Amino acid sequence: MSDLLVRLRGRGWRLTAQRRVVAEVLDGDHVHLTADEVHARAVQRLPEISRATVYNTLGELVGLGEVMEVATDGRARRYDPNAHRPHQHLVCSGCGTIRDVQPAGDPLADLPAEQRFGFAVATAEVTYRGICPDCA
Amino acid sequence: MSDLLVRLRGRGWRLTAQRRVVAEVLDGDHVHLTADEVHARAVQRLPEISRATVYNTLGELVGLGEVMEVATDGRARRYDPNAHRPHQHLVCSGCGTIRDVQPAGDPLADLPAEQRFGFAVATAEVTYRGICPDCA
DNA sequence: TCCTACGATGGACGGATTCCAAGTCAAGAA
DNA sequence: TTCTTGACTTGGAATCCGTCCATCGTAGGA
Repeated sequence: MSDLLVRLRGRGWRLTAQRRVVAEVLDGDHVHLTADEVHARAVQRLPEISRATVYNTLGELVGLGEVMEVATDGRARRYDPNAHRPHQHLVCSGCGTIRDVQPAGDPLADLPAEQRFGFAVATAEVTYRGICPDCA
Repeated sequence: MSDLLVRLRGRGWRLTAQRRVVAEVLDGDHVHLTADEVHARAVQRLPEISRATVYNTLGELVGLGEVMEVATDGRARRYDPNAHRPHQHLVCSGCGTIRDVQPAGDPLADLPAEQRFGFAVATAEVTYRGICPDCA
């Protein structure tokens, strides 16, 4: 994730302790934290960091394409640092665990022209739902 | 949608003016209203109807499988009366308009076994995003 | 027509997110 | 190194979405 900080600086980001901590917290695979969870972990490293800053930073990272927003339920949004490799999500209906998955083929290709209603279609997000081994 | 009311009565539903109005408001194709929008339209026909009743009724319709809940963004849930024909959604990134679409093939089939992590996968929801003709 | 259990009401509540005015500080200039 | 300034952070208020609850009303069977 240190590449990220370098990349952000290259884009004119002011490198603050708060932003560094948020970026560190989001490091890893299959990470899908809510803003509150990011804040809770950030506070461990930087006790004064405010929730507003966490929201601001997450929003900026999303705007820059460095982090994906995931809305798998009607509740809190989750943030996924795995934004550079295309992937979809598999969600457990029991416990809510999320895994990154890579389906075969391109879901975009499955939408025929006559089903596009003149839209310029850019992306396809797939959410698979099922029961995970722990909940079964 | 009159079938719906008949069906619901068959399931032991008490048929109140409020429930009838909510069902009427949800009639049509490509309808994806938020609970608040449903309430606003219901009030036109039945001024005393409360938000709580709209939420209750929508929740019941979802539980009965007569209406689908759609979460295309991290904001308000939307309610889709087209629950009996399987379909996916195409969302305009500009104005938020939603169309029901039917991709070719079954998205579930695209998830290979080794990408299922032991989950019993049951459903796949696809959200296509792009720019609609009006916003282009 | 009467009863009563189910449904409706609206106001309080709670979680998630955004907004805002005031204070702070990273980083380039001197 | 110090200065300067505009970008960043802060915390609390505000907003939006949804749920809960005690009370009142009524659909539909007896």
